[in-house]
Amino acid sequence: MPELPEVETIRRGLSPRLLGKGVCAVVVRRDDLRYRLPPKFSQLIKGCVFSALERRGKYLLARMEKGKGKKEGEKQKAMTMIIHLGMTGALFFASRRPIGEKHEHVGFLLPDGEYLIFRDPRRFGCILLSDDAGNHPLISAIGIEPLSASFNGAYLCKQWRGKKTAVKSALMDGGIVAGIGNIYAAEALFLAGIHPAIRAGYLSPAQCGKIAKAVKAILRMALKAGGSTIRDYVNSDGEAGHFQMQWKVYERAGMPCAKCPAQIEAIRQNNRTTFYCPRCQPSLY
DNA sequence: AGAACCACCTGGCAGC
DNA sequence: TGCTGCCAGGTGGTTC
Repeated sequence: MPELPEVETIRRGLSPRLLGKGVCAVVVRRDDLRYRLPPKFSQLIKGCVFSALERRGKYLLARMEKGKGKKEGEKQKAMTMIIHLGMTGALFFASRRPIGEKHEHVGFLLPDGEYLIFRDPRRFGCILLSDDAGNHPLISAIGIEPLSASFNGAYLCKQWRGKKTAVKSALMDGGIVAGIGNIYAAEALFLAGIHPAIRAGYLSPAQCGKIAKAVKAILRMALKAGGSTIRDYVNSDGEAGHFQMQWKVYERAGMPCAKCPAQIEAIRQNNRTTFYCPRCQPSLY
């Protein structure tokens, strides 16, 4: 599910209601997520205060500080919860009810009696703990943020030099650029007018520039719409996103292109469906 | 070394 | 109605 715009929407929704609050109790109903929850997870988190909530790619990084040190000079223990939502994960507040509905695996009880709930039907998501999240192998391997200034055509050109992979797969390579998944890769390539099957290494600097610009534009539009909802995705208040209303190619196979009379087509690339307009995104051949 | 493939897991839907 | 097969927002590990 959640690509960068969805995760960032969740982060923005959680932050004002979470930061500065302590965890009164932790309820774990299932610990076998993509990775098993750390041992003693509940004890480690209970009593911690959420002091920062950041995002790297599709990961949420929740900085947790142990409550005020009881003993003078005692080292303040701090750690980071590394949260990934996988395909179907959600992180939201449940007011006036405890955790307990289907696929709600972890709940954090907050001082006001509200639960922050991690729900994930497919359990492709995970919650990990790290004392040094920046150097955690899952985090340190993430490429640059697509909305940062350093993400531009020159960067893509350099990263993609010699690459034979299709540009659409290359855009989804999180080690190069973070947070772009199947939906936004397809939408960005449509906006850039680039066929998804063109080998990344064949693209000209101008084409790489177009793609970088399109990626930023698509992500900004999606953020404004609160992300895309297919089935499961909801923000921290349990509400759906709206960007699916603005999809130009994704899940639109057989439908007319928004810009020309052609029909949107679907192909398989690396076992994922890719949608594109054969006329607006001409292949090289 | 790089690229393609598979597994992980559940639910929903189409087709028989 | 119920079974089977396929598909779905991701990505780390395996295989080629």
